[in-house]
Amino acid sequence: MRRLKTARRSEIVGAALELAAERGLPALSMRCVAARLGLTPMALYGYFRSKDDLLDGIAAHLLTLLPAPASDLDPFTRLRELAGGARAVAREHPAVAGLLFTRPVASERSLLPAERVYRALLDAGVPEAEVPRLERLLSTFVLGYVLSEVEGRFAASTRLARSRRVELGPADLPAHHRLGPLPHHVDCDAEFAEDLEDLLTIVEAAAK
Amino acid sequence: MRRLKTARRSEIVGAALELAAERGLPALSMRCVAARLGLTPMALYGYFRSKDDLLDGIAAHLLTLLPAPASDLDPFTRLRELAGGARAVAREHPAVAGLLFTRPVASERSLLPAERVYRALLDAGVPEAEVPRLERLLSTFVLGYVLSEVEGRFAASTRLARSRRVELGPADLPAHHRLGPLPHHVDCDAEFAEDLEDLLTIVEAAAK
DNA sequence: CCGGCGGGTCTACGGTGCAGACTCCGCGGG
DNA sequence: CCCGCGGAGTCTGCACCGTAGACCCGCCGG
Repeated sequence: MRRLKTARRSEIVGAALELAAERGLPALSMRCVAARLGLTPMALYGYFRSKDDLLDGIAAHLLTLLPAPASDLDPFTRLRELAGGARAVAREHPAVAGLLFTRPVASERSLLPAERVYRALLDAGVPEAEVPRLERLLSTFVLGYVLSEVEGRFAASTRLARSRRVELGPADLPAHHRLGPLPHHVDCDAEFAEDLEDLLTIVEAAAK
Repeated sequence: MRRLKTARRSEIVGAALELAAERGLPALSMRCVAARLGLTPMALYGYFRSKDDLLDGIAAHLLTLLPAPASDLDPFTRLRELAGGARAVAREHPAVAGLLFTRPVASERSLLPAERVYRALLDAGVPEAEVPRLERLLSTFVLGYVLSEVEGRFAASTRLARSRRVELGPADLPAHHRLGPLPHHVDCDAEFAEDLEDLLTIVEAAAK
């Protein structure tokens, strides 16, 4: 089988998304995806060359869920919408969000989200030479932020900082001590918006 | 075995780092780590509760490799050093860099890197209320950037953008087309430095 | 002497991704 | 009408995985 079938690809990706949401990405296996569809594991190999290929397919699917802001909007509004949309997608599919980092874009369609950011930056007046770098800066931050959020990186460090420290005392962590107890939960909504505004000042400065 | 042994923990982590570097993180197994040390797989379970526990140990080890800039340096210099150090660590251990995102800090020692950033921000004059947010902003960007770099996210998208596009023409990607062909390789050294300077303007602004 | 304990071992179970060879069915052309 | 063929799906089997549970041995304090 050189050429892959396409008919049921999206159906398979959908089943994989469900399973990952229910039992976690590590528990996702070809066997259980197949079982959910009433197929044998080997049937999937007509649609995807390997498990890795299926994971790529999931990542590509996530990219198609990103919003495409109307092009008559203010470019900064569009950037905010793109960032918020990316965050929303990751929060809807937390189990597979990590794939966006680890499975570098495979299909040409994956260029579309970057294209939208390019357009917004150009429309904002950013010089052409700076556009690709700022796109990478913004997408990297957004990706990193939402991944930290869904993987619990922020939550883990605040929990740790609040816990009774046995190994390290205030003398070892003077700044932590001086800042006092952190709030239980970081308000990710507000913080994301604030961070984004700060980053948009960079864009503004580049646009002069 | 309730309490874990500690004597050979770092030796085991070292072997795991070697294996991951040679054959990739997905190929890392308890069996092959044990084999490298001339042990049976089950011997490792005296030192780590599970494979996940071992991966946490690897992530924690990476954190210990981060630099601790001399505290009499200019706070911005310290931030640059911390960021560059993190990038250096990730580039030295590309196969396991992803663990920094997916294995949220486990031990108290993991607070030390954040502590250094806190101190630099405070010394720079950032108000206390803003320090934790800016620390998260900076660390998230740095982590995201180096992960994108070592996982090939940047390289993949530029390669894709340069390739003969069959599915999408210039009409679908006007901004890509207008920006013309990208360079073959992003100069990550220069770009990282530039991005960092841009982010430090945010810190500067917060310090007023 | 002896009991525990830290080090390491062996066996076994249920799971994994996937190669290779196979069966079945619908359909278009001679 | 039959034939062949290609797509869809199946079956078997292999090599490997994480790890539970039982075990063995040498040292060391009482």
